[in-house]
Amino acid sequence: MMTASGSEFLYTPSAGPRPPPRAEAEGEASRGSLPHADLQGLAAEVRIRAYATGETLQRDGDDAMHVMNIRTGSVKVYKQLADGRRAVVGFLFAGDFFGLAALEVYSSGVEALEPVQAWRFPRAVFRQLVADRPLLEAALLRRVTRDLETAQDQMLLLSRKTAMERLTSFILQLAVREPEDAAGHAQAHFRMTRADMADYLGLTTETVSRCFTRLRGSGLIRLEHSSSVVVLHLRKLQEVAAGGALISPA
Amino acid sequence: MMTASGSEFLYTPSAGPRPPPRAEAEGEASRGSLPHADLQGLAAEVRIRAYATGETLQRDGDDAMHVMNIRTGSVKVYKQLADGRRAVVGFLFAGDFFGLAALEVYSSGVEALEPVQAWRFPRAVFRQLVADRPLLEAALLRRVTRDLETAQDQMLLLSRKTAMERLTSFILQLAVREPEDAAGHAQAHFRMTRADMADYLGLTTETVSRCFTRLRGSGLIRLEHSSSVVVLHLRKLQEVAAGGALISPA
DNA sequence: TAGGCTCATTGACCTCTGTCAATTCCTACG
DNA sequence: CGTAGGAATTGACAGAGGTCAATGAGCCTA
Repeated sequence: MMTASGSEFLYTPSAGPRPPPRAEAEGEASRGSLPHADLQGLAAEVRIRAYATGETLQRDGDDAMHVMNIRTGSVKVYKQLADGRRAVVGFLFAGDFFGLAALEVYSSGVEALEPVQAWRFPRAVFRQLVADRPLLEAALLRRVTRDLETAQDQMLLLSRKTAMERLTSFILQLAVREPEDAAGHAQAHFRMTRADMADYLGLTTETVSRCFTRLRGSGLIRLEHSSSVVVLHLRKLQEVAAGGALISPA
Repeated sequence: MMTASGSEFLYTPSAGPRPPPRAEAEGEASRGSLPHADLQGLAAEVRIRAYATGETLQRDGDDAMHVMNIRTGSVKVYKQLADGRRAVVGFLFAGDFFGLAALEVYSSGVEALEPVQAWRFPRAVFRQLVADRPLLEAALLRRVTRDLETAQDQMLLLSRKTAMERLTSFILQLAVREPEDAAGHAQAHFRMTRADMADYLGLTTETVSRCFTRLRGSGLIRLEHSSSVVVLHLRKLQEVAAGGALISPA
């Protein structure tokens, strides 16, 4: 079965804007449609593994031996061309799966953005577990379908949005995952570098940096550290992300 | 269930390069992992509908009432921003599904590129059909997973490839779906306009046109009509697509 | 506290691709 | 067969974002 080409994982970008824009107790609970009982069953079958920041969880080109599920932490999923040009195709968080390849070989790499704990299922075991659990299979189908939709949104972003629109869209994607700060402002914490953001948005680190500077200069955001922003003007930022507002170049 | 955001369909870009690069009897047979018996069961439950070239099969923003399966012909799936900027997120062919939304509303439009015949399942009916057929559900999961992988390849293309690399990648995507010509050359027939190609590749019609001209000038392809190319130098074209070769600007 | 990193920011310049504007080419239709 | 209108091609020009390079800001270790 499974022929060739393409990348490999089942579980992808969860950074997509989700409508209940408030943080829940646990990432998984909010985003997961996986029946809890089924997850328990799965947990009994696997060992948990820990990875340090920067460590590789899956290497592009390796045999697709395992399906993994992130318990804590976050990772980036990336693809690259022979000459090193790179694209981050998604960031994954607690509850997300990856490694469910359509092929025999992974076609993307996965790397920890921070300390990560993950379940690791041998491929055949995972397949059997899913086959035995109709509810789990249906839930997986829904999640992959949603991931596909998220990927299509990203294709629109990469095809047609300006640098400013891309960055503001990204900030908003992250902000909906997090609780407001004490002052009631949306906020986002970046676990990845400017280079990773650039690779996710189809830009360069310099352009990402310049866009941050312009957003700050316009008073739409405040940069706490380089890895943390507070959204000061949510409505305006949403307009920018949608292509309905410009930010002065100065 | 199903919260919000994202686009909507289960069945997507089948234009992705597949390794057995030869055409089979029927598109569906080659690409489909849907058990034939199950498809028969489905067919009994639906009516077939015909659409003319340019006709809309699914409108962005409409209630997600149906899941559809293409029997003959081809369609484009697209998304757009408020100001009209547009991205084609995939082209679909015989055997492909679309309309399986994660949400209550379609977030992309689908339009016929040529006369199309399609099955139309009411959403609830399709859900039940799938729930009753484990093999079908598993097959759907595989297909959506593969579509997600294809989407990720496209994200790399849109993020990091040059205009020449994008167009050559696209030509090769189509060529693997079609049989060689009498002389043993790979070939591709375009059912879509230059504008649709541009929207799929994140370019403009002018840039697409200029790239065609350069490829022709370099002797890598021959343009029969504007809607049909013969690949004269497959290996070289593959190098260009992978980013490993340049084409003289002249 | 002082290096020595890596990462982020800023500046100057350039280029690829987009924009605007003609033609030219097809195809359908009368 | 001629013509109308969309589609494709080509040209001239401009600009958003990339490239190259320097500087600055954190952060870890000694």
